[in-house]
Amino acid sequence: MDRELLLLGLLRREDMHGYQLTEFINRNLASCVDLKKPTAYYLLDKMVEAGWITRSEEQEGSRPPRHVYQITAEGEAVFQHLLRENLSTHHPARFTDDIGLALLDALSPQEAIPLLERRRAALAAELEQARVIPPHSGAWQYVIDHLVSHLAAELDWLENLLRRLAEGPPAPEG
Amino acid sequence: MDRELLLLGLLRREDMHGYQLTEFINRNLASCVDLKKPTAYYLLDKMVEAGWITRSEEQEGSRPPRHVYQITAEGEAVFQHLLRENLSTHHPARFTDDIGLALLDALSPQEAIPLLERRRAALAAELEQARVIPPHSGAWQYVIDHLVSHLAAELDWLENLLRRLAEGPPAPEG
DNA sequence: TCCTGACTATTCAAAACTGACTATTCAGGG
DNA sequence: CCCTGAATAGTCAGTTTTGAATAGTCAGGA
Repeated sequence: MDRELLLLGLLRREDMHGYQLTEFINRNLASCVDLKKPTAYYLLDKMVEAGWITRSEEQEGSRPPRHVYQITAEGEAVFQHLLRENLSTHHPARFTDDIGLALLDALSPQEAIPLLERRRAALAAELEQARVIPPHSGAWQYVIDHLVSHLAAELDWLENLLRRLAEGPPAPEG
Repeated sequence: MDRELLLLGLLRREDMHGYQLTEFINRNLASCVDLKKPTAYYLLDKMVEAGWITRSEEQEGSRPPRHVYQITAEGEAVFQHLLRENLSTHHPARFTDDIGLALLDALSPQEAIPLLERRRAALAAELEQARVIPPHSGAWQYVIDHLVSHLAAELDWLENLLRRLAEGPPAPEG
């Protein structure tokens, strides 16, 4: 329900059409949400069916008509509910992408270290970039801060891992 | 490709059947991978088709026959490739579930604080639990350490946010 | 004026995923 | 011996997601 929450949150600020919604999200919130265009249209359709939003055609000049969405009273109620639920619960993060770490023992440290070095470089670059993002106004900033703090933690952890690997294999000593 | 990598990584240690694979993953790696049973069978089917693994029937006593999977030479090559790729690239984490943060300005601090307090409590509990997990042997430990470091960062960040909210709204001063 | 590449806006067929279900074995109590 | 609940093992119908395609507009250059 998190993407629905986001779409409702944007539509309650102002009416928007589908393309505008996805562009906005992918430009401003790419760091925390990945919402493909077809998925957005799919969700919007479902929300129309559920009565949370309505769709109307907007003709502008000679352009093909666009579908503009607006939130309903019921949608606003759902938004209020979803937002409270979302804020009050902790969603355990999943790190599926990092599963390679569990299989690290398939490689020797000599092989693993250069690979992880490359990862460290990419991560450091992303962190630097995230820190440079100009301070947005209001709540957007929370999302960036949040991201930055996780990237920093990841970098710390990775550097620590590299140190441990360099020091030698975790031989079971007795 | 991350779940394929994991399945290959397990199968190259020993032959396993479908149920065994999903149980193992859900018991030991639930903190970083969410792999539903039907998805696992789906992926295994595809990997058989691709020639990465083979399937054979195993009859044991009066039990219904089980499908046992074993990795092929091609599968081992794919594993080696995927592991190197996975380790060497940084996969930007997504925090879709935390999207409520971007919409925090829909609530007054007075309303938001108790909600976030509940989240803080749940998060702190999970962190404590993760820290208590008995040290696994070998590489499994990396996955736990990784999780712990992110949970700790999340808690820090959340407590910082709560402090900022309590101090007052981020009024634009000039 | 016609062409090209970029942007706007959406759709669709195919792929991927999951909730709910089926079916069997086994251990223990009555 | 029969019943029940838990564990094992897997399947399937329906939902969700996505890569790729469609189709129009617009700006600028040749």
